[in-house]
Amino acid sequence: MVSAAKTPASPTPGDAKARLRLWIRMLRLTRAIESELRENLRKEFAATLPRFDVMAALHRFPDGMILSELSRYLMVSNGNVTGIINRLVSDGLVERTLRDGDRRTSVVRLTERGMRNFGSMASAHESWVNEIFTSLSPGEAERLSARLKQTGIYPRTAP
Amino acid sequence: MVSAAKTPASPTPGDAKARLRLWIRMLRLTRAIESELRENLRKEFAATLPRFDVMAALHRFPDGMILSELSRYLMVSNGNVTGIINRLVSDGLVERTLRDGDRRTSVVRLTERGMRNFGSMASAHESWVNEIFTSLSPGEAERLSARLKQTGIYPRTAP
DNA sequence: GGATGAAACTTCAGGCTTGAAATAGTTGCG
DNA sequence: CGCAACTATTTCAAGCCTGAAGTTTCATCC
Repeated sequence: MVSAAKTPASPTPGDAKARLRLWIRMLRLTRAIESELRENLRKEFAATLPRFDVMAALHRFPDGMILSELSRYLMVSNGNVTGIINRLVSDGLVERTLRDGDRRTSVVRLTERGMRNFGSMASAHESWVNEIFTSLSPGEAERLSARLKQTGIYPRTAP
Repeated sequence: MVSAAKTPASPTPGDAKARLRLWIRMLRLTRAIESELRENLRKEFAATLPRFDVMAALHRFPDGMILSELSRYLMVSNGNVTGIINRLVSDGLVERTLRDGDRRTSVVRLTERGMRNFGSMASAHESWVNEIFTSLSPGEAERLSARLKQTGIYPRTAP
């Protein structure tokens, strides 16, 4: 066994365990929250989380994005984005427009209807999240965000 | 309306934004880490994350679990567990045994081969996680875990 | 101009995931 | 006993997701 007592400075197997516990807690918490948000979206808006994510991205970039920007931003594969966008287009929430310069790409953006639709989902979504995290003060939420930033893997928050 | 200026103690729209930012950061970080772990599992063990999760649960309960215990523990649907278990069984990593008392249920557990297989994956997994979180000291990892516990949604860590 | 390679996108197989519906077994109660 | 309610599980359609393979278009270099 490890001399489980007093070697404060050098890395030990116990360090890995502490980090593993953090990861497992984070994963379970994230899944629980995602599951609640998904259920709410489904019941109140007949929407799904991936659709919401795509629409949120397009709302953030009102001039439109090309598909590969979208897939980089959302950290999902190209083929995945194609499918979600196709469904959103056939529901009239997103439109594709050809670009002058480059015939390989098409720009996607929210339609008028897509914007209204997203608007109502977004405010409900914000209040669900606020509800879920009420037991964390806003200050604590900020501090936690900052801590999570220090983790080496930096998913890009902006384009 | 709310006198949007100087009421430091009562909840304001800004509080919701801080919590939303935390949620978005957490979600993106979790996805980035999941994506790296999935890639590693695929490349080094030809395994997937859901299979790993199921095997981890079964490793934790060596006497076996019935499917509904498993799905509660993993926070996924019943139908989902059925499919994953079927694939693990046909790969010889998990076995189903009938129970005496109740003919509705069957107990699943790791086979000998499943245990060896999981053992090697688990230690690699632990070191990947340790690697990802190196920039967080073990103490900080503990503190973060503790903070995340305060969030109202308590996914059960034990049965 | 033509070859070569890179980029954007689509298609596909295989697996994951959910929620709903169907099946089968168990339990409790009058 | 008979049967209603409950529990455990499976099946299914629809959508999500990845990685790999294929198509079309663009850019570059000779």
